[in-house]
Amino acid sequence: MTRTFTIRQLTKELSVTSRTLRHYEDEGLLSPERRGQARIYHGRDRARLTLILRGRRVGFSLAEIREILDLYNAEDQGAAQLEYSRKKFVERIAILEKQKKDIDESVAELKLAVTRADNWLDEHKQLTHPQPRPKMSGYSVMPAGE
Amino acid sequence: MTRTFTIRQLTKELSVTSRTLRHYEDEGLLSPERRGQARIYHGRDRARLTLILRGRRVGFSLAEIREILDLYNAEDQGAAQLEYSRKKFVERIAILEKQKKDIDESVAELKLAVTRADNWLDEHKQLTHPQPRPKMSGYSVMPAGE
DNA sequence: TCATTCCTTGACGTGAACGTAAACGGGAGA
DNA sequence: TCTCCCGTTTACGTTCACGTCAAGGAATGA
Repeated sequence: MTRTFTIRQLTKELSVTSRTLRHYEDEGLLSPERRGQARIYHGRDRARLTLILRGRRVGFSLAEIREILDLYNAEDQGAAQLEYSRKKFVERIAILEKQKKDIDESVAELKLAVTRADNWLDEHKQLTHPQPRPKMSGYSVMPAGE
Repeated sequence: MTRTFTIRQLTKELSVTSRTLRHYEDEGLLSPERRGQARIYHGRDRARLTLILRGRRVGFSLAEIREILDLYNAEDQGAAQLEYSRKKFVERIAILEKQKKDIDESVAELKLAVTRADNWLDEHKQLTHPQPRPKMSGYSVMPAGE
């Protein structure tokens, strides 16, 4: 069950443009098989692509993503290389954890704003909006300690 | 105790360049007081700036950050505007939560890679590295279940 | 007074990540 | 055979977030 994909299939499935896929190929992030000129993407290409897209969503540059992928697919290298990879991975993890903290703080701030908006709207409701707004669930004020 | 800051102070404190601060001003994200030509940043400018920088770290564009800040500092507007702001905030929260999931998945993957590296290194240790690597704490394999 | 330092306003440059034609090939169906 | 449709390469264009001069003003210390 070694499925293959055309470029069009992948673009639709993962909501990217073909230009983007070719760009990633130019950057060395993908290297699909060629049937003549046409690209044939295999399961592992698709897997790599989802990793790339997720990396992009969490704010990595293509260069960073490429580095990670390169380190990832280099289990055949010596102990020195592997130790280096390990170090890089740990660094990345630290960066991501920091980013999570930033996100938590942003979320806390936004939830606070939502709560404030709710309070204001409750106070000043002059029956402008007879429909009850969906009661906020989980938007309690939690001081962003630390 | 209404402290003020010169541009240089802020750049050092928050590790940004003056060009960046002026750029944010051009983009309408900051509007420090002017003493003659010179900029004088107040506490609220500093606060806005930290919000901007955090927004940047979590991947927002300057346009998105500006929108949020604009909605934020608009409690004086009518109920309609406030409801709109609330909606936007809730949307942003959803985006951030999604991003957190992406980060969690990336972290899980990286931790897995670290563990695999550790295992490989333990297996193949030919006394190439007599020093024991710091034992991984918290890098257990946790299936990235949904 | 002079040099240094910090600040200012332009304004052009840059790197990343694609977008957007333009021009061509190849197979499939009418 | 003709026309779509999908795919390809080449190459210039664009947006964002600043970087990097250039040229000048104001204050400060020697």
